[in-house]
Formats: sequence, C-alpha cells, structure tokens
Amino acid sequence: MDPRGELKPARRRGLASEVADRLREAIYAGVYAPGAPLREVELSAALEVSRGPVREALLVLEREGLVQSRWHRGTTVTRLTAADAAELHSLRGALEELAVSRVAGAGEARLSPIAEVVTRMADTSDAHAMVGLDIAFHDALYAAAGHRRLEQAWQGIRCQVHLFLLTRLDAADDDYTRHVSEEHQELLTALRTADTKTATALFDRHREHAYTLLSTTP
Amino acid sequence: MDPRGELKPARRRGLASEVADRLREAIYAGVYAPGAPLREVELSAALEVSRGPVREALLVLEREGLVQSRWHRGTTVTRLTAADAAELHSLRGALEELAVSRVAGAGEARLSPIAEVVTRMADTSDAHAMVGLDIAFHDALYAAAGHRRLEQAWQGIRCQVHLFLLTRLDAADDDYTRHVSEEHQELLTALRTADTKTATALFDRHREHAYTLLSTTP
DNA sequence: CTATGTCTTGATGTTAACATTCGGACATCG
DNA sequence: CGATGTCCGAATGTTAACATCAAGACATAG
Repeated sequence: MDPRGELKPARRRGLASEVADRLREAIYAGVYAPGAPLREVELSAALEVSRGPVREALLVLEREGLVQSRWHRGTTVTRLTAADAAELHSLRGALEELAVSRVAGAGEARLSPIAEVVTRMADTSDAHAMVGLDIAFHDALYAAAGHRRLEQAWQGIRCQVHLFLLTRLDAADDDYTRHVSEEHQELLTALRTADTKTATALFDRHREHAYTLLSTTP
Repeated sequence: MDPRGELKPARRRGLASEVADRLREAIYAGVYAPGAPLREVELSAALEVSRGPVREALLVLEREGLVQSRWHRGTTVTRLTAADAAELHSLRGALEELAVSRVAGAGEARLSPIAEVVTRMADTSDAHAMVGLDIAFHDALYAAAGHRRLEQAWQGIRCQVHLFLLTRLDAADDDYTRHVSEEHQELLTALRTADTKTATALFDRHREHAYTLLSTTP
C-alpha cells in the first residue's frame, strides 16, 4: 500500500511541449532545412493551435540551439558551421568527462538503461534511426550520472549534435552506420569494467573519431 | 567610412527581457525568498505589463534555474539544497576548466575586460555589490573564451551560483568580502602569465575554497 | 471519526484581436 | 543614374477575454 519509488509523479504537459516535439521532429526530418524561416502563423495554422503555444515552443527550441530568433525578424533553423561543430565538440568533451567519471564502475542497476540502448542498436540498420539511438545512448549516460544540471547542460547542445549528425550523414557515410553499434558496445563495457581514466580516454577517442570523420568529409 | 568591428549590431529587446531583468534583481534583493510563489497576475499588475511577456520572462528564469514551474501549479523561486550546491560546484568545475584553458595566455586585448572587473573590485565594500562583481569576473572569463555555447552553459547555472552566494552571505561572512578582491587579482595574473595547468589549478582552489566555506557555515 | 465526493476559488493555459516593427518597392530629387 | 525619402505589406510583439485545471473547504455517507 506504499509503493514509494515505484511510481513516478504523473506529469501533464501543455500544448507548448507538444508543439516543440513536433517541430523538433520536423526539423530532424528535413521538413525545415537549416536557414529556413519558421513563421508563427504558418505553424499555428498547420498545428491547429494558437500562436501562444507556438511562441513558447520556439523559445524552447531556441534554448536547445535548434533555431535562432531575432527581435521582430522571426526565427530560422540554425545553420551549423564548422566553427559551431568545433564548439559542440569541445563543450561536449568537458561535459562527458564529468558524466563518465560519475558513471564508470556504477552498479548494473544504473547501467542497464544504457545497455538497453546498445541492445536496440544491434538490430537497426536505418541510418536515421541509428543516429537517434546514438543520441539516446548519451542521453542514458547523462541520466545515469544523476546530475540534473549536467543533464540540462547536455540538453543545451544535444539537439544540435543530433542535427549535425543527420545533416552530415544524409544518404552517405555508411562507414558510420556500420561501426557505431560495436563502438558503443565497447563504451558500455568500459563503463562496466574499467576505471574512470580508461573509460574517459575511450569516450574521448569515440568523439574524436566521429568529429574528424564528419568534419572533413563534406 | 567603414568602421568594421568598432560598432556592435544594435539590438532591440522586448518587454519580456525587461521583465526578466526586473524579476532577477527582485529575487537577488530578497523580495521573493526561495520557495515563494511568483503569480503571473500579480507580476503583470506590478510591472504594468500583460501576462504574455511575464510568462516569457518566467520561462527565461526557469532556464536559468532561478525558478521552477509545474503545469497548472505556478512557479516558485528555486530553493537551493546542499545537493544543488554540490551539482553547481562540480559542473562549474568542468566548464571553467575549459574556459581557463582557452583564455590562459591570451593577449591583453581579450583580458582587459576581466582586468576592469578586478579594478572595480578594489573600491567596493558592499557585500551585495561584491558578489555581483564576483559573478561579473567569471562572466568576463567565459566571454573571453570566445565560445558561445560554453557561455550559454555557464548562463544556465550562473544565476543559481549568484543566488547561492547571496543567500549564504546574508549579513555575515565578511571573511569572504575581504579576500575576494585579492583572490581574483591572483586569478587574473595567473591568466596573464602562467600556463594553462597552473591557472586551472588556481581556479580549482578558488572555487573549492568558496564552496567549502559556504557549504559548512550555515 | 474517517473517507469519499462535490464545489468553490484562484490561479494558469489558450485564444483571437490589436499594435508595432522591419524590410523592400516605389517614387522623388539631386 | 545614384541616393534619399516615403509608403506598404507581412511578419512579430502585446493585450485582454475566455477556457481549463488543481488544491482546499465543505458536506455527506459509511
């Protein structure tokens, strides 16, 4: 009669989060290409919602770095330059080092959500879905760190990383798609067995690999 | 006839940012204590603005971690626990290491904004103002790093750090107020002369000092 | 006396109309 | 012909009214 901890508090979300989700997916799907304008009236008409929730959703996406808005000049989908990629890479390095140091050697109870993502990676061939799982893996890592603010900092760049991966992988580079699965498998075993030092080194190499691969290609 | 770089692009801000600034100051001033509710109608009446901009401002403050809102349950000023302080401390360590590594040894042109803050510290005795300058010093550091996303990540915790300092220093601990000025002076000289390693070590000690001082006191 | 159900109240969430602003097209003047 | 000035349209910013929701007071049944 006292299921403490078994039930998460029930949250009800408003229209704004709903709209934000739809827009995020649309941007990932390429409906709105980088640089394309996101007009409030258009979106509110398409989503059958008033402009209020749309504005709130755009604020959320701006915080996530997916769009950029200027005063009275509308919002457009972020265009990621090489300099942006470098910023994402270096900041992610700092964040992930902290995350790995807190997760490495943790009990299986905390690692199992990460393991589950790796499992799902095994039977996935679609590049688009694979990128989603790649991000999901790191989401699970940050979640396992048990550090709310670290997680929020990651959420501040995670969508940009996602978008960057998608745009650089568009119908190309199946070199990535083939190796990601096993590479993350290695990362997981490093988290399970190795100490912090070797684990962070492996994560470093992982990011470096992806970064150089995707930054030099186009 | 071509003053490139001398003039920054003129930005015009809306009511929402104005409201956000006022609310931030009000929270710092203690008008709204931690845990106190921030009612939209109240605020819009007091600020003579409609609820739209107020809602936007509250979203901004929520992103900064100063307030927390739940669906249909209103927003309250964040109450910082010991665990929160630990989170702020560790995340700040990760961010500031990256920032210092990018700023250490930089030219005087980039360091001068930081130096100016240190100068202003010298002739300041008011504790409230000193805390503001403390934060301003680190703002300048992150700005000098020339890393937009790093700066944004800092902005995600900077207001909480500010609030934490203020609430723990309330009419006490002039041990802090006396030493901050010279301590930051040392940090600046470290940025100027020393290499990355010693500079980061000094910044580490600086944060550690403040953290242990303020976490054990109350 | 406890537990359930209803109601009221005071807030937030949503909407649609109004006001303001930016950028470009057009006309005008040197 | 080039530069300046004016106007217009289309978008965003703001407002106030409407709809919805959650928490507590109260009444009621067991």
